[in-house]
Amino acid sequence: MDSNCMSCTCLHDLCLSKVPLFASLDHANLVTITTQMQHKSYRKGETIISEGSHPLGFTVIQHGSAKAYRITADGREQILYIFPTHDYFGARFLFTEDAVPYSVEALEETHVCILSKTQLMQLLAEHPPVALELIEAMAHRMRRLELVVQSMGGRNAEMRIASMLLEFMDTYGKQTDRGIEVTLPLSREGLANYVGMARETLSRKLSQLEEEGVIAFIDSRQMLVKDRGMLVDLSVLAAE
Amino acid sequence: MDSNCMSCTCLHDLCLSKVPLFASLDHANLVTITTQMQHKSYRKGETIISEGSHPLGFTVIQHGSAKAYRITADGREQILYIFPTHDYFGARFLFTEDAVPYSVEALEETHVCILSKTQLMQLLAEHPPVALELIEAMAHRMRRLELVVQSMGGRNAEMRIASMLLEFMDTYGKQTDRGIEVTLPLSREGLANYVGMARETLSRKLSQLEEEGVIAFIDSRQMLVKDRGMLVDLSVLAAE
DNA sequence: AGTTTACTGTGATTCAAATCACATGTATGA
DNA sequence: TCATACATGTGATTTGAATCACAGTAAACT
Repeated sequence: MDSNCMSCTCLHDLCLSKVPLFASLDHANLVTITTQMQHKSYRKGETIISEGSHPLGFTVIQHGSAKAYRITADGREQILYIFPTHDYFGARFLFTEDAVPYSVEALEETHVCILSKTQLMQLLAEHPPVALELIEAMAHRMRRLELVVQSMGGRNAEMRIASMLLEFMDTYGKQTDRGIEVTLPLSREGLANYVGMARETLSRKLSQLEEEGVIAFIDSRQMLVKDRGMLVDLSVLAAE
Repeated sequence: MDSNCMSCTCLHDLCLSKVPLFASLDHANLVTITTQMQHKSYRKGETIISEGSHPLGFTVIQHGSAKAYRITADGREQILYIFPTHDYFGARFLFTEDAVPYSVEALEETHVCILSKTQLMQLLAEHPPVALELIEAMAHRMRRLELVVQSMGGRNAEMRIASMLLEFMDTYGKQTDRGIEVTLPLSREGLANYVGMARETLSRKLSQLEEEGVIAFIDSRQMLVKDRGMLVDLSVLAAE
């Protein structure tokens, strides 16, 4: 299970300094906050928070990654967010309901740092610039959700997939000599649950995109984007 | 077209006092801000902001209502938000991009009050409680977007419709002697564009729900919810 | 009031994606 | 190293929703 790790590298590395949200804080403040935080580790597949439970608090992913998902009435797993290293979650539902609206599960060995609700509120009250940063961060997350709603409202599977690939390209893409290389954060099953379609359909459409020369796979998790323009045209970003 | 209306009732009514976001401000501050704001009127069907244009600023709906939508590549209109009276929009995209990501159109005769980006920023910096209120408001909007993503990810049309009806019930529902009466904010075509499906499918499913005794229509815009529990079971909120 | 225009319901048909079924491939762990 | 479970691709079939087509109805305009 999860365990407190006071001997972890959080303080030494000052993990929070890599989180844009806290960019406006000076070193002394960061140290203070880091010591206040609770630190936990999870193995791949372990649950960080369960839907319906009491919120842990504002949680920063110091190392590793996680997915936020919900099991729907028809038994499907709908993935809402992927949180990469240095991303965070929990701010949103500290401000709304008591119960956590979705589960979060570690996708790999993952270390998190948790700030309690009271501590976060105090931080926001004492450091107004952090509140503005949080607003900006939430604005970006809303922007993404709005795009997802648009792509999910679309009729064809191709649009959803193209939009997803563009999103992952922005988050995980690296420019290499062979083109933009993207490490997909999820299995095919996971990708399908992210865009809300059957695994088989996703698989077929990805093969199709590869045949058309839009993308190329190095292996099942490593992808090259050959024709970004075509992806944009297929995606929800395309103008009418 | 739109026109400035300095003679409108904004100052007298102090429209902003009805907006929860500004609950923490005292009367004097509200008056100051109201005078700073730009006031405009739109007739039904008129565009308040166009996708791709420069943001107007933080916009409060003093009277009337509006829809935010985007035309997708396949020519469909995807509705993202419905803004009822005393709701507001524009905070989100003031913090992200330069261009407005969707169009907003008045659904009826509508009066709006606009605060420019600089004015909003100044307000947030000078009145930290307003920033916290804004975070809370954004959290609620994110919560709704997350629910929409979940329902859009679902396979069947019924789930999307049930989720939409519950949402409208919360926003527009009034307890009457005959049950919970809901005035739908959109035509059938609009509802279909809101949940991302064909008008015909929506129409058929609504008739079906009426036959099953879950809802009842007084006229095409007035609806009674007879069995809220059944709607919840059909919706995205249902536990697995 | 009468005409035009937009809105709505319903059947018939088509079609894209889900589901079913299974073979192959790839990790994972005893 | 092998065995077991998990991941992936691909064909065949089914199905739910989109599309097409049209009639009836309500609303808006002159």
